[in-house]
Amino acid sequence: MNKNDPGFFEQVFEVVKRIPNGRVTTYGAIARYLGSPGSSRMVGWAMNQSHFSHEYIPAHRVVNRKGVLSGKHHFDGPDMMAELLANEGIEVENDQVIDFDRYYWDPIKELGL
DNA sequence: ACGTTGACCTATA
DNA sequence: GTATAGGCCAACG
Repeated sequence: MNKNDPGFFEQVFEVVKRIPNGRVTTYGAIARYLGSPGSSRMVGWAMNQSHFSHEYIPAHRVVNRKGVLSGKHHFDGPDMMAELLANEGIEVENDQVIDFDRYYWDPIKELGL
């Protein structure tokens, strides 16, 4: 219960910060990596707090299972998320990642358990 | 301590 | 294939 107490948020931040450039992952994948496959929604909440975090959290690299930029509206601008992804070479159209399967980065598969 | 919320996911119709 | 409903768990007010 010290100040280093790693809550769900901290764990999510650690994983999100580990996402390579030009790659994207899903909330469920992160939740599953943390051992809570049903806490996919909590990951989204953690992203919400990411704006308050002093660390850089590439939340734009986190999308839903369909590859849709579900949280684009939470960014500074309406299309800020798409711009950031496009800046990393990820093709985004109609608020959806093209070839999402190609850019998909699974923490469990990459980082392992 | 309780009720609501939330950037989701899966299942069923 | 699209639409709707339910579940899920942790943080917030």
